[in-house]
Amino acid sequence: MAIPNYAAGSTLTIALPKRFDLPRAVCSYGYFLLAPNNWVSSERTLYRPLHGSGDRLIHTAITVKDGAPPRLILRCDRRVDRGEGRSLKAQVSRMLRLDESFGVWHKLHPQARRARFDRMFRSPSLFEDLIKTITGCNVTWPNTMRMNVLLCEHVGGGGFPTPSQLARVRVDTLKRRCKVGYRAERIVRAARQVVRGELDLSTFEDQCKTTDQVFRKLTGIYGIGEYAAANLCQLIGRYDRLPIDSETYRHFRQDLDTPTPDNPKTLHSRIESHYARYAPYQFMAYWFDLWWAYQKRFGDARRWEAHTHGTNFTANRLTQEES
DNA sequence: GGTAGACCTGGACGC
DNA sequence: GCGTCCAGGTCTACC
Repeated sequence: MAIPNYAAGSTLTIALPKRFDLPRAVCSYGYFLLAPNNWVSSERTLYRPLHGSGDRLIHTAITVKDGAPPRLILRCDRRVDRGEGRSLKAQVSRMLRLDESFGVWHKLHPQARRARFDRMFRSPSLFEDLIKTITGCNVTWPNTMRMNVLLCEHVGGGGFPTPSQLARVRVDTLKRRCKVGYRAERIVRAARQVVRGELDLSTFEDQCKTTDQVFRKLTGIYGIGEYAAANLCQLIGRYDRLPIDSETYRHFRQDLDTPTPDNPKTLHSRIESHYARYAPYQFMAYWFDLWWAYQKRFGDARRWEAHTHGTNFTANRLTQEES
């Protein structure tokens, strides 16, 4: 692939909320380590191909230009028109949650306010978050990273595959080329439903619905169970559901030094009541604890990059590092 | 409604 | 080198 020439393309600027911190916003959730995201810590820049008009791929370099006020700079490797520019800005705003307000969260959790922990990284589209969530289930983190690299390489042409690109792939081909295993059926089925209009992902971002309604609807997607639906809830911006999984159990047992009962139901309700005081931001309080514990072990997240730190996040490493 | 078993893959571990 | 287990789960058949 040719090296993108950012000098040849358009430069877009985005106004930033107060106290915005790009490295903290990017390096706040594991998806920043997944392809096609490429965080270069020494440059404090996120490189990431996005989809423009007609799904053409536009390579972008996202950074902050200091000044009064500071602005987000989005350098593109090609010229973009006004409509395309709006679309790119919207995608970047979604990734960095620039439209969300966290005043209530900061009041609930002063330590998080001091640490500037608020805008957790996500994908430019809910579709990408959905597929990334499926690739994260029942698998080690390095394997999730590999699946995303292969999806971008073999299906997305370097970017993250669009619904139509994935809808065209045969399940067996996806399984063989991208090593996603049984997840291939789930990925292709979701993509085809989106393309056919049977699955309208924009309805999940409808703020009129309750989290319970959104959660139930998400579990109706083939391949999305309780954990994945709760994770998608936070990616949609609803933080009052906890995606409890084996990693939560480990964190609760080790990092919080909490004796855990054998019965999963008892454990679930114990974890939920532990974070209940942060409602409706239970997930953020949980993730703050977990992310803090990861950084204690592996150093400042702002210096993590996929090729250097990606393999740290296996249950085996996490368990060993603790002892 | 509760639960056991299957499902892809690859790393870790024991032998 | 090889076999087994299991990982940031989910689905389905069966009871």
